[in-house]
Amino acid sequence: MQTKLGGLALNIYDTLKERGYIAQVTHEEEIRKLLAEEKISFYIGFDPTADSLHVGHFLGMMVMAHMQRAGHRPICLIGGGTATVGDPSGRTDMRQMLTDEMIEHNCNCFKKQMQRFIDFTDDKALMVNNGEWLHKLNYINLLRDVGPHFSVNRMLTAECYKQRMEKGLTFLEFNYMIMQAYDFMELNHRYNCKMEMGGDDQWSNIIAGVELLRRKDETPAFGLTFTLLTTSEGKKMGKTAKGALWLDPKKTSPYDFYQYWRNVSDADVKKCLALLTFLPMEEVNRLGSLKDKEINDAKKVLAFEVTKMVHGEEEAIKAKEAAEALFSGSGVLDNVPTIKLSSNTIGSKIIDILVQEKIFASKGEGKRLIQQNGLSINDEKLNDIDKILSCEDFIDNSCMIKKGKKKYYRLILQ
RNA sequence: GGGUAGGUGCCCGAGUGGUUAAAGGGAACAGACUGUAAAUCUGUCACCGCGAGGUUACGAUGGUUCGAAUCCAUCCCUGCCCA
Repeated sequence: MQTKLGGLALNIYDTLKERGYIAQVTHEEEIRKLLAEEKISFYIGFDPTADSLHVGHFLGMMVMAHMQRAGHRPICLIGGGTATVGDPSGRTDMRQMLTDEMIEHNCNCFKKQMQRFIDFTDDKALMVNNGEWLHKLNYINLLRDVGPHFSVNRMLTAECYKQRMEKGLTFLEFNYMIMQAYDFMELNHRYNCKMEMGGDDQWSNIIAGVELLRRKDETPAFGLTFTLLTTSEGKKMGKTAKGALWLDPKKTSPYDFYQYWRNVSDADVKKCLALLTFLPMEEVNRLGSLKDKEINDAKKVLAFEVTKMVHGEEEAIKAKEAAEALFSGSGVLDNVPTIKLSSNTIGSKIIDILVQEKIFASKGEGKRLIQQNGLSINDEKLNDIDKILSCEDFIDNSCMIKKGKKKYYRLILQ
């Protein structure tokens, strides 16, 4: 897709750049030219370390989606082979090693989620597992083939290893870069893949592959990294109290997902809109420049758009309605996070019920929260720790619990 | 393999026989203020108990002691130096 702007056709490279995706590139002008003149295959690697993708992956998928729309072919490389090794980039501890069964299970989960964003029909995008070739590698052959093209001295100066020099780096992890470079070479041979993309933390690994292809095969190869999704404070985005912000609705509900984006800081709204939605840049700029209260509108758009992409329009509308009902006090409460209680819980202490329903991690935490005025029932602050849940707390069979400032739960009797 | 420094709560990090559930910082959570923002201020921050108090915890396992994160032994792991 050539985005029109002021009548001029924008190169996809410029689009990516304009939206703020690009962090580093190996050969800027050549890449720009290549992407304009040729439909290429490119790849992004995904490590199947969990059974769901999270927002970090989502950014990569946005890049792939943009590229695919522009006619290029994404290859999702699942690191089934590399996952058994562990990537040292930016890590302080070694990644746990996974069994083959776990990896396969995770791969299947990934593909299901990716299909929402990437069109895999007619080989318009590929998904391959590097276990296919890495498992078969022969040590001697590998050494002879690629060994001469890597300088250990150089590898050690790579940023990703520098940090590891202090904490310790095992040979196993050290090889990650070589395997990743090998992947690029393999994909180049198999699918004429010309470019590797990845998060900016992958820069070292990516240039390793680019250089390997250029040295060994004298094939032009390119690398590009995209901005890491960080907050204006430099922290990784997509972290919640419960851990990562997952794309799997079973792990992170669409409502919680929506709320996450509804609550990003002012400073991050524009960046998120540009990176995580397909809204035209004029709109992104307009929304991003709203000030004070107004920027809440931009956050609503962001939350809705991202939720829509990940969970579908229906779920996005439900999440939006639930949020409006809770925070603006209008509309139906049907889609608010709901907890069903059996009627024999009437007569138990509220605190015990909430601990049982995992709303409080422990009784101590619940008690503290109540003592600090952090719990409301039907909009009334609860200050009695021993309060017993009674029928009178239910209005139309529903009892609203508010934990802290903005976490709501609706109790329903069954 | 030899020498040496270490392994403390979500993270960093103090602590070297009792007054230590363990200083300090960060993160997180709650309250006030707000715009479902940020910043700021206040409070909380192992688990159970209303409380007194109890239970578990300082790499692992044993031991010394009235009493151990702190001492001893063995083991595991990591950094650095030497081979």
